[in-house]
Amino acid sequence: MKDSQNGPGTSLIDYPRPSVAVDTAVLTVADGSVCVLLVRRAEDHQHGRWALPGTFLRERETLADAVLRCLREKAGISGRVPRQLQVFDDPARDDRGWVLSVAHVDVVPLAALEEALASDGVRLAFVTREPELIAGLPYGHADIVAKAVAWLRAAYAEAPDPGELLAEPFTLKDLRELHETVAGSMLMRDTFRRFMEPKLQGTGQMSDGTRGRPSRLWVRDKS
Amino acid sequence: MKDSQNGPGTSLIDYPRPSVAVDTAVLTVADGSVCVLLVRRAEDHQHGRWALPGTFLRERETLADAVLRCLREKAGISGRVPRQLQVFDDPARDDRGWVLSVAHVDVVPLAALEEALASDGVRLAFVTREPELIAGLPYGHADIVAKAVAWLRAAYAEAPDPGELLAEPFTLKDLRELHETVAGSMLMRDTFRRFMEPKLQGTGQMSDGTRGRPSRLWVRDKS
DNA sequence: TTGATTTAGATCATTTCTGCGCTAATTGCT
DNA sequence: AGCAATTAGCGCAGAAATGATCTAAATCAA
Repeated sequence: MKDSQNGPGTSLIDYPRPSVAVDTAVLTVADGSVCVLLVRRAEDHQHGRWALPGTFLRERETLADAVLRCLREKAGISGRVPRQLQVFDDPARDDRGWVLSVAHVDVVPLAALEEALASDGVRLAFVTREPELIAGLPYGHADIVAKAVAWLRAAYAEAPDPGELLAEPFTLKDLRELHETVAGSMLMRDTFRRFMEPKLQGTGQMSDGTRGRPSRLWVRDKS
Repeated sequence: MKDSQNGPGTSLIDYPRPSVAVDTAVLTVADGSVCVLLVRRAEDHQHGRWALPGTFLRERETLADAVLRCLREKAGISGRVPRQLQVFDDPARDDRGWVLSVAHVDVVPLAALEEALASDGVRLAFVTREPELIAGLPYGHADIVAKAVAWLRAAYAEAPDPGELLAEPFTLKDLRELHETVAGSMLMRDTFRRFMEPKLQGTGQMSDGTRGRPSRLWVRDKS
């Protein structure tokens, strides 16, 4: 790859360089709905508005590291596995200059967010129940949320709780309700069971203390 | 998104910035195999080696524009619809400095490459038949090729010839042979027909001059 | 204690899908 | 002209998946 005509011995790369930012949609499930984490902007630019947590890349920092640092610094949470979604490159996207933003998604269980949510600089937004809030986010963050949710749906259609939102062990009913929340629609009980059971690892245990007949308990397949 | 503590009135963004490059895997089908376009590096760095065409981003240029410019300048071809695959951010990936590379894929029919292939600075590599050539590409380009081919396979499993490789009109047999090449395996004739027919638009015409019984001719659905 | 309610897990009939095989239509060879 | 080879398109039987039904096992309310 790389440039066209650089003089002999050119080791530094003297081309114009964009600022590179990472923006992250932290998704979780709360109250039977998919939620995204927002932070109130502490910076001068768009000060006080709710937005996705984001930061500029530091020297030689990898994108995943920048995402995790940003979540720690701006939201006070510890990220899990940031995944790239897309690079947004609209030159007019940010009026401060030429900025490329690499959108990411990360899935974090609600329990790991509770502490951070005590701060009034951090909140959750219900993705489907608060469409106007999401649509009003600055910097085209609404597109990122949409991409993130689409990614989440695709991931949950493939495997049992790939975001590790459920505490182990769990019943197939727990798992199905989570997947229904993510999918936004009812899932057929038998079809779901037939698809997921072979992808799970059974513990010998049964649920109890719950209403109705006890159910087998499962954990995500570690293999 | 964006930085943490910038002084009042800061409109320029004074953080360290990486060089940003785009690298593109131009895929096509030739000789019944999936191929990727390589160019001989004209630059000092890795001079003369085969590599994917790539370039550094110019001021305020979008990624797609950079890809199309790069294909025009380095390979002498006109790209179609560049799609982002992934950002490669390994700090040690390029020994010239801190470089982020945004990998892209574009699908171009062989006919649109023939002219460029006359040059000895441009060639095709058979993705499956020349594994050692692909594996030996510099800058981790082998990973990009792998991602590009995976993307191509996924796209061709969903829709009839999404890369628009076939000249219209075509028969279902033409289409199936193309999809078999991309998939790298035989596809069941009837299953393929049942899946693709509703996604195609029929012309009233029939193929003729060909061996065997004439077949209906189709075009990709424009709706 | 007893019956209503809830949920789990298995069985079963029905629908849907898959892949084989038959017939039709054409070219090319003798 | 006639036969072999090739390909298209459709019908059909077997396979697989689906969604409903039935029974079992527990809690909760009276």
